Amino acid sequence: MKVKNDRLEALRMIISSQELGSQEELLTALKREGFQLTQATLSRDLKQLKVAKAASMRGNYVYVLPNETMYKRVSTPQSAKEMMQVPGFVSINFSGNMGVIKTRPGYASSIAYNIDNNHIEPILGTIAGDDTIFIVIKQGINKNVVIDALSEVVPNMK
Amino acid sequence: MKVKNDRLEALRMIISSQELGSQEELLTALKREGFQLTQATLSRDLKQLKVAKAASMRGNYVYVLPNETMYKRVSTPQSAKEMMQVPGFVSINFSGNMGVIKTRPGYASSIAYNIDNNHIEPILGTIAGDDTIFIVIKQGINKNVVIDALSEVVPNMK
DNA sequence: CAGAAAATTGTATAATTTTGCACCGCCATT
DNA sequence: AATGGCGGTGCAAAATTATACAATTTTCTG
Repeated sequence: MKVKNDRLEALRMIISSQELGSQEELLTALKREGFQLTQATLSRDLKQLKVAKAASMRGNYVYVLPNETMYKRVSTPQSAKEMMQVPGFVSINFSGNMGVIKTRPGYASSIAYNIDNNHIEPILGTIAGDDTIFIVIKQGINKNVVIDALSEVVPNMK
Repeated sequence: MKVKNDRLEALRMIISSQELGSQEELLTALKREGFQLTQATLSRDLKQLKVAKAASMRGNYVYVLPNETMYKRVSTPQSAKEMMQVPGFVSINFSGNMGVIKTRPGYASSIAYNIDNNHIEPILGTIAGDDTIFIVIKQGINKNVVIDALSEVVPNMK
């Protein structure tokens, strides 16, 4: 089962970092990473991960992670460590206790994922779309504290 | 073009209110509503609406609306009128200039859709997941004003 | 209003994805 | 050591979905 979990993990990585539109392509990507499996198994993996295939802006189909992406995500304690470098950060602005992070298209979910898994203290929760992340901040916290904390996780933040 | 827009609208309705797992089923639902089309056209409609097919909790596949659901949505002026009654509202709470609406699972997108299309004055924008909607409110607006405005669109609000 | 250009759709078919079935390997029990 | 359960897989066929093409309609423009 170690194998399978590694594979699912890799699959998530691939899906969140690339824009692939068919299982054949995903399969190729996985094999390049050293995983050996058939399209049938991949189909099952995708189902398990609840990966969705959706039309993208550019008119083609792309696999997306609805899992960590779409559903409500209140930062509950979980172990988390290694965070890959996620480029894509564009800007951050605040309005009251809300922060709005703009990212390059498609990057919002992976960045939000990082934020969540790092339990940034002053952040209550985040929700991400395709290129926008909303974050709710605790009342009475200085914006700069938040930015400092975020810069630990989000590249190019400062 | 009237026809097509109506159809897309109906399609959104159907997708947000039912759990259908194949285009055949959607097709049946649409025909029941009086629309006449083939699977091919439906496939194109789904692509245009950026509807995604994702694995649901219950182990089957379901169509979901990522369109108005996932992507950034700043309420830009657009004509909008007839808004169906959308049940599913659960609660609303505020923290600073943020509002968090909880809905029954799956209802967030359709409710947020209504909110957006009605250009509720004090609401800058919304973003919806599966059962949660985040809304950002203009600075210095009284919560009750927002609730009153929302009650125009969201059933059971008051 | 004519003619061109763009949009829409059905048909048929290609492409892609899901799934039934059988089998394998790993464990826990007997 | 045999037995039985179970998760994980491949294979191949079934099911589903996307799309090339051609026809038709609608929208634009002059």
